[in-house]
Order: sequence, then C-alpha cells, then structure tokens
Amino acid sequence: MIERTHLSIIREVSRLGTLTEAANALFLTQSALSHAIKKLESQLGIKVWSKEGRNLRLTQAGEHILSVANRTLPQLEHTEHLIEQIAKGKRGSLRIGMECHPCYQWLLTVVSPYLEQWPDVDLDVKQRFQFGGLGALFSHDIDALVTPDPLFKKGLTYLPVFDYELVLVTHEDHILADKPFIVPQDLNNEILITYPVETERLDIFSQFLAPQQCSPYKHKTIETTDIMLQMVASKRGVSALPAWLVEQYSKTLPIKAIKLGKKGIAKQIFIGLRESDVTIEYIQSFIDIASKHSTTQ
Amino acid sequence: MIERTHLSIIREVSRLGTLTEAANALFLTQSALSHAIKKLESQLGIKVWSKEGRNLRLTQAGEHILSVANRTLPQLEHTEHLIEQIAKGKRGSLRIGMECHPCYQWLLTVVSPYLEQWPDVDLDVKQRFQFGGLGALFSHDIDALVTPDPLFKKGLTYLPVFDYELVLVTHEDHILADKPFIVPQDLNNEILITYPVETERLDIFSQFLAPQQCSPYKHKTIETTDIMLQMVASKRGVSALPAWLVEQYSKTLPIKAIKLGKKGIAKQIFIGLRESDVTIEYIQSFIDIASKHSTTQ
DNA sequence: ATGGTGTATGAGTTTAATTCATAGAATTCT
DNA sequence: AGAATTCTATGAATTAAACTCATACACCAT
Repeated sequence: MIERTHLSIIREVSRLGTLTEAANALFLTQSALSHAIKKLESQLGIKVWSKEGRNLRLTQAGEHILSVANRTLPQLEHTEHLIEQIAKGKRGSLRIGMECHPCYQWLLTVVSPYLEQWPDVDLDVKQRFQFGGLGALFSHDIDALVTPDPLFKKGLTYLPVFDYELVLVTHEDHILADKPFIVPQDLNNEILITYPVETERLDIFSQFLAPQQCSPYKHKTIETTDIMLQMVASKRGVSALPAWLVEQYSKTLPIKAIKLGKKGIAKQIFIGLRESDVTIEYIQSFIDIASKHSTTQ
Repeated sequence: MIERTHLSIIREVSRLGTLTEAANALFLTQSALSHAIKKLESQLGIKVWSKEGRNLRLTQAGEHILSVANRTLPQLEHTEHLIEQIAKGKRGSLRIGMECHPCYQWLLTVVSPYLEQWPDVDLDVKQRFQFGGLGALFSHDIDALVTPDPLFKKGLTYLPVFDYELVLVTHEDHILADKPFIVPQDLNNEILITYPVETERLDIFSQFLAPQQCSPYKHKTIETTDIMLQMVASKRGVSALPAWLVEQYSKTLPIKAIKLGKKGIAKQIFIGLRESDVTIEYIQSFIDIASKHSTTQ
C-alpha cells in the first residue's frame, strides 16, 4: 500500500536530491526514510530508486509514484487547510431558505453586512422546497429557514428576528385610503393581489377574511413585490404587505397603508435552525445581525 | 494529518452506510475505524460525522474529505495497479478516451491486433468525461484521447492517426442520392440525424450548414451508429458520417454516400497523449498500429 | 589512503494501530 | 411496553509499525 508518507518522502527526495536532506525537511532521520522506502519496495516488488554513483535516480515505478504524489499531495494539503478554516469557524456554507415572500427585501439588508464580516462563508438563498421549508431543514438542503410559522419539531429551534404589522396597501386615492382601518367586508368589491402561495398561508385570508367568511371580489397572484406594488399604484387592485415595506415604497409610488381591523395584524418572523447548528459561530453571527436589522430598518 | 486509511474509511462508510459494514469491507474491526476517525477528528478539531439516530451524516468537513478521497484514491489504486504490472514484467494499462463518436468503429479494428501484440496491456475505453477529454488526460483518468480537435496545451502532444472524408448518408433511392455532391440548401427539407452532442462540435453544422446560415428541416439525435444507419436505411432521415464507415455499411444496407459540397469535407483524427508518456513502448506501439489502420481499412 | 558525505541495516525503543470485551443508543419485533 | 437486534463508543490489553541509534558500507575528491 502506498501511504501518504511514501508520497511525501519521494516528493521531498526528488525535490532536495538526497535522503538526508529530505529527512531533515520531514523532521525524521535518514534511517527512517530508508527503512520506509525499503519496506514499500519489498511490498510492491519493485525498486523506487536506482543508485547512480551517489545520486538516486527514480525508476519507472518511482516516476509513477512521484507523479501521483504531485497530483494528490496538494489536494490533501488543500483540504487540510480548508478544514482548518472550518475548525476555526471562519469558513462554512450558510444556505438560507425563505418561507416568507416579503422578507426577501429585508434579507437583502441583512446579507451585505454579513458578507462583509464573514468573507469566507458561502451564502446561498433558496425559495422553493420540494417538501416544504421544514423538510429542507431536516434534509440539510438548507441551514436556516426564515418563516412566519415556527412549527416546533424535535431537533429544531426558532429565534424571533423581527416584528412587523401587516397592512392593506391601496392607491392613495382609493375609496378606502382615508379610513383609519378597514373591516373584512370592505374587501368584498376589491381585487386582492397576493404572492402565489396557498391561501391558508396568507394571513390576509387566514387571520382577516376567513374568520368573517368574507372573500375579495377577485384574487390575483404575482411573484414579485415590485410588480405587485406597481399594480396597486396603477389602481388595479389592493394587497397586503408589511408596513415597513409599504412605507419604503410609498416614497416613490402613490400608495398608502391601512390598518387591517381596529387592532391591526401583528406578525413575527422567526429563523429556524437545526439545534446542532446553533453553536456554530458564523450562524450565531447571522442571527445577531438579522436581529439588529429588525422593524426599524 | 489525513492519511490514506482515513480516506478509505470515509469512502467505504459513505458507500456502505455503516461503520460495521465498512469495517468488514476493509478487513478491520468496527472498533478500529471508530478509533481511527476519532483520532482524526481530535487532530483536525472537527467532526467528520454527526449522528442522526443511528445513521451517520457527513459534516461539511466530512464532505470535503470524502470529495478528496474520491479524487485521490482512484489515482493511488491505479498507480498501484500499474506498478504491479511493472513488477510482473508486464506492461501496464492504457485507458483510451474517445471524443469522436464514429471513431469507435475504427477503434475496434485497431484494438484487436493491438491486444494480440500486447496481451498484458490492460485496455479500457471511456466515452464520458466530467471535465472534457482534455481534463481527463491531465487528471490521469485516461492515457490517450482520440479526438478531432487537437487543442494544444503544454505537456500534451497530438499525433495524427487517420484522415477521412465526412459524407452525407441517404437511402439509395433518396432524391439527393444521384447528385455528385450536395449544397447546404439541399438539406433545408431533410431530417438530419446526428450523435447527441452540441451542434458546435458537429462538423455538418459548423463546417457545412452554419457558414451558409442553413439548417435542416428537423434535427434528431441518436446514440449509436447502427441505429442511426437503420433510420437512414428506412428513409427516416439523412446523416453525416465518415466515408469509410458508410462504405462498410452499404454492403448490407440500402444507403449511399454523397459528397458534402464540391470539394467534400476532409477530417483528421488525432491521438492526444501526455508528453511524459510518449516514450513508453506499449503506447508508442498503439500509435503505430493506429496509424496503419487509417483510411484504407 | 583519508576525510567527507551519503546510504543501508540490525537491534532496541517508542509510538501508533488494532482487537477484545463491554457499555450505550436507537430501532424493530412481539 | 419490554425484549431482541443492530449499531456505535470506549477503555484496556495486545500487537504491529514506525522511528532512532549506532555503525557499517559505498562513493568521490584531493
């Protein structure tokens, strides 16, 4: 069996020329190298070197071993270096799953300071999961899940990262725009625009309309927040989004936010993690930075 | 230090699923593997596996080690095999990569006299490469590359082995069958059958149709030459193949070869080698035999 | 010859790897 | 729920290997 030491020895000897020097470079005695190679030779049934006077010349077999040494040793050294970084907590991969459409805007504000602080962390954001965000966490397809529903399961933890109020968005000239708040019946004649997910996962349905058995005149779905708000701004419908997001867009678009019900709808966003990961430094740091970028942002 | 045993252990465990089975495969006890990995983990300061119930799941660090194992162990095993052959006084192994579909038929005619002359050379033919034929040559996954594109790189040499003419193949009753040669426009209403590779790598496209901005009525792809010619023989389309190949098949199938353009399309096939290998006797001999089996065959 | 420099080798020592026996953990069976 | 099964983990004892030391031997230059 060709072992790593054999590769190192052959590489060093052909780099430095003599066994003695190679032995020094490897912090071993000349005797050790001699014995090691001798044993290898007897195992493989070949000679590694032939002696030409007092220099060693690699045989054909020796050349093959040197060649494999030059190809594989650097790879081993590279992974050892990589793993050292992982051990120090400096490197790793953080794949974030998003189960909350509007949170994408918020995530972007978290990501840039994070990447600055952790340049060696591989960050990735995923938005579609074959077996739901929870399944993705369990099957290690993602490492963190941004979600409004903290479905507690053994082996997972959730940490709240920010609170916001869900509001109705209308054009600023809309009939409802001047009300201090709206009631479910107010939407009976409106076109409601939402993200394309099941209605059970849309709070405007599950927490506002459904309890009063109301439904909008029409329900349209749109993938992206930008287009959604463009539609609202061109009076093609109303939507329900986080208040902070509406406030941000209202600087450039003629839109307005209205409370949903007298008390409004309060939402909380969590980050779910596998319990075994919470101690990892670069993951903790992500939670920290995420928490700091809460509503006020 | 990551040793070869660690690589083997991690590879076998991820192949077989359990430490116990891996231990059997490696002719060691389960305890030995457990101790070995434990020691590695303490040296590197990381975990290789995390236990999920009773299964082991590789950590990120573990994945890196597995990846380096899959890259380096086969190389070590191959050189050991090579050296074993050298020790026995036999020659070695010749792994040929093919980047040229129809050349397979030609290769078969080369292989049999070669094997007769070199009974102890282990011959292997590979047709799929993760990083292209060139990458396979450099990473020692193959020893020789049969290709129409001699992409010169430092450390490689190419030797031309045979020339042939690329021709159109049609049914012998086809409308085009009586022409002395065809022009690109003649294919506008034809179904063209080719091997399933990128059109840039198909000479009928890159050297014949594309310069005149022509394209066939339809483009179908088929893996094997036999089936391809069966299709042509049953009037389901036309194809482009080496003249010598068509000539051979035309003895048994109602097909005919037609020149592509007035001058025809001349092709040249090369064998690429690592420069360090060109002096090896059994490789030189392969080139010799290959060159002798050129067009006339 | 002689000193200098390098390799080879046997014997003894140190270190590492392996096994054995057994405990613990998770899963399946009844 | 408890028993049987099937893995992994671990400490202690054993076995094997790697390494050093001391020294012999080979080559070359002067």
